[in-house]
Amino acid sequence: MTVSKTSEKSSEKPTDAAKGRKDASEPQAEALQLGELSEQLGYVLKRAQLKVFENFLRCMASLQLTPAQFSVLLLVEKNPGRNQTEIASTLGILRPNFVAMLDNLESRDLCARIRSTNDRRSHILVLTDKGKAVLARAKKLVATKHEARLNDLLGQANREALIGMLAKIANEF
Amino acid sequence: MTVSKTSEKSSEKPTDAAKGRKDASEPQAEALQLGELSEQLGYVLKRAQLKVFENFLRCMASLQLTPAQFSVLLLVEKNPGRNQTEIASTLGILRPNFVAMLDNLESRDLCARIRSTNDRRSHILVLTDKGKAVLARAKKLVATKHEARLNDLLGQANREALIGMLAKIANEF
DNA sequence: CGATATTTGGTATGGTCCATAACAATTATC
DNA sequence: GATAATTGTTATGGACCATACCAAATATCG
Repeated sequence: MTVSKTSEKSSEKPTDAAKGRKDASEPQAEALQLGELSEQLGYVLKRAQLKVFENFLRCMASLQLTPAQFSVLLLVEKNPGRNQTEIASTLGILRPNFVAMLDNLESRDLCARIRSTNDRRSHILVLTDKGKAVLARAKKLVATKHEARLNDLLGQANREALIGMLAKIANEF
Repeated sequence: MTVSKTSEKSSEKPTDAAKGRKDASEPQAEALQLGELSEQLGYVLKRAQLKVFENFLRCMASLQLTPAQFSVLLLVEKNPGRNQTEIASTLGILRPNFVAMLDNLESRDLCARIRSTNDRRSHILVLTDKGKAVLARAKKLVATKHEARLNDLLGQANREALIGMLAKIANEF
């Protein structure tokens, strides 16, 4: 379904509307017809997902947390004492790709790898104090600036219904 | 929110269930708690989107069409006589990235670039006969094998409500 | 016990998608 | 007619995803 994060630089300069040239012949380049595309589940899903991620990044700009990083911090906080493989796999991240991600979080002192005493192969993941503090602030930002927007847009009931349907798709489709 | 297309190779071998070792001590490694993650809009949106795309690709395996390619064919069919820039931008594709995509579709004889006589810079996009035929078959596959699954899962009314809400997010978020 | 298989974290690597800069040809602007 | 803007294109780099492979540690089982 395509749909990239194009910066939406439309309407930069008054190309036609302001300059009354060729008045009636070419109004404003006639927008294309989306047609059946606007009914395609995948298309609208992807577009919505991009917008949501975009907004998420803006809300978290002060904390410099991506959606993926936020989800890792959330999961580590909720499941202390787990190792990299467990955290990564439940998030759908492949272990090799999880390494650089953790390197990043660890270098920023948000979480730490601790060699397990039971199984000296595995690294137990823990949030640092700074990590906990940052996550707490992140949660507030997400709740007030991000998720709150859904309520404004859809209303509480619809918001919950939407999340529920998406979860159902994610699990049973 | 992470969430990749991991091949879900779970339950490959009967690691624990079959071999009755350490019976009650370690049941089955206790699944992690998702916690607030399952309420995060971005997380559930991304997971759903991946599942939908995955299913889309399976349904279209016989035609070898990706979601992006399908959307291009749909849009070209609905808007004949448009050039690359117009088609690409309405789909959120940057012009440079659209070139290789069109090269692919054109090499498969699904669509064609035609030099415009009005503006000899631009390429008018058209579906070939084969392209029209493939698109027609693609539409049927999507309708019967892909979109129909949503009705089975959510019901007609919920399906429409979902699409509507996603469209609203895509446009107004 | 000891040989073999499995698991864990990690590296290397390639693919795909997305984004920016730059360019030639053509057209628009003034 | 000189300058600016547009179109398709190439080149290129980044982010993300996926696979193969490796060493260390552990599990398995003869």
